[in-house]
Amino acid sequence: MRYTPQHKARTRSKILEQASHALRAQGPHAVSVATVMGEAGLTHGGFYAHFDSKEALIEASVAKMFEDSQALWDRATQDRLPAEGLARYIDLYLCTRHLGARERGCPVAALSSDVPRLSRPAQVAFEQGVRRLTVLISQPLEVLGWPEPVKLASSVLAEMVGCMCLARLQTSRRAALELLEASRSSLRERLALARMPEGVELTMKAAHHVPR
Amino acid sequence: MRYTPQHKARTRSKILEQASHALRAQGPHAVSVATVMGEAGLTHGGFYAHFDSKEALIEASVAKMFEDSQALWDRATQDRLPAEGLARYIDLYLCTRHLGARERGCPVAALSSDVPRLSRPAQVAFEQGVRRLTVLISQPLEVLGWPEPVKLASSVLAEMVGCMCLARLQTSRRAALELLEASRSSLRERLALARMPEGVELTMKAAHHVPR
DNA sequence: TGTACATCAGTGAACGCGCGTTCACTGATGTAC
DNA sequence: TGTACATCAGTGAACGCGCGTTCACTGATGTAC
Repeated sequence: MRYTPQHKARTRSKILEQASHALRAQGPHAVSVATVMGEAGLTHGGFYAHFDSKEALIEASVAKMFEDSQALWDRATQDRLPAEGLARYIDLYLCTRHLGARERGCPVAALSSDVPRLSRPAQVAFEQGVRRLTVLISQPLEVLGWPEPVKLASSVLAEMVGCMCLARLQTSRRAALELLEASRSSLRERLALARMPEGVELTMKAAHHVPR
Repeated sequence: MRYTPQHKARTRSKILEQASHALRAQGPHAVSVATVMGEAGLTHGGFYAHFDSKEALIEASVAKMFEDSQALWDRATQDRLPAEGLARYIDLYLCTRHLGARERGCPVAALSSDVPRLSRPAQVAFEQGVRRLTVLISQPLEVLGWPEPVKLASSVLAEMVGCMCLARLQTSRRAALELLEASRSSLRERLALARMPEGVELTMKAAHHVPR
């Protein structure tokens, strides 16, 4: 079977996508090359035509996850005023959808405790992803006149990540939703963002997209 | 070899301690029964005289970790006024020592992303530990007159946990320390806690204990 | 236009390895007589 | 007091299994002639 020139690249990105999901859902150790390949519709032997090793796959996956993270930010904030965009991003992050979508959600919340155990290149990719996200969050904060916007953005991201981790380890859904609400309202208050009107989730189509 | 009546219990708790360290350092998947037993000065075969399975070991370890977490709280807050004790706890949590002591530090920061992949009993033990910690934090907040102290405590714990996760994935120490400082000062401001005097770390002996 | 060959993404059996778990055994000590 | 036995925490070889990785092979298609 000979393929079109783009075929191999397309297969590679299919593997990457499955890997980035499986990684977040099951963790670096539990995810197997064979499973990832199987879910990409291939057999395990072909893997090494695309990646040098499982480690290299993880490194590439991390980079991909943060590209998707950035895309969520763009979707939440584009064509919006700073305060509105930031509030929207926080609401999209701390929402019910994201709670259940570990395999498609924020890489930091899904893999935080795995990072220090990953290869150095994977750690660096992670760190850079976090850095870029922090800078993105700091931009509206700066426009809004906050002093030390990057420092504040770090603190905001910390609460968002920590909140999602805590919410996801709840066995009761009600408790998880309460945690999300606690941090949503705490962040809105801290950042002096307008409170969303009641029932807003019903009218906000984008809130129903799965965050990536 | 016949042993004293307490001997077996002592061996068991030695295994538990090593397991709770290895778990936080390497994660549930990477930690092996043989290694844990080896570090407790035993061979792997004897493991099943103490625990039914690796899963049971993990469940017991989680419970132990949170007992140690509570002990840190007690050490930080006893014989102190509410605001002072809480500020001290936050400083002990978001300190340099804790940053590097993953294997002895907060179980949530060390294992957050592993929890959803653990057995149900381990998840429940984790959840209860988090709940107890949240209630502890809410107590001084209530005394200080904050409305909805448990909700606020959740938000505070979220920021602490998230901050430690973010700090630990930094490859640069300087960046990590900046993140810790960002959340320390953000939390002090949010909670209207007094700012510690400069150079306070040098005079506070307890800050140099390894948080557990 | 027709034929022989090269290409190369993907296949699937095989490998070595480390893991969790099992089990027959050890051997120092308490106990029964 | 002395002796035979029971106890049981701990030992270490062995097991089955799933993993990451390797490699000889496949076979549809582009290319050279």
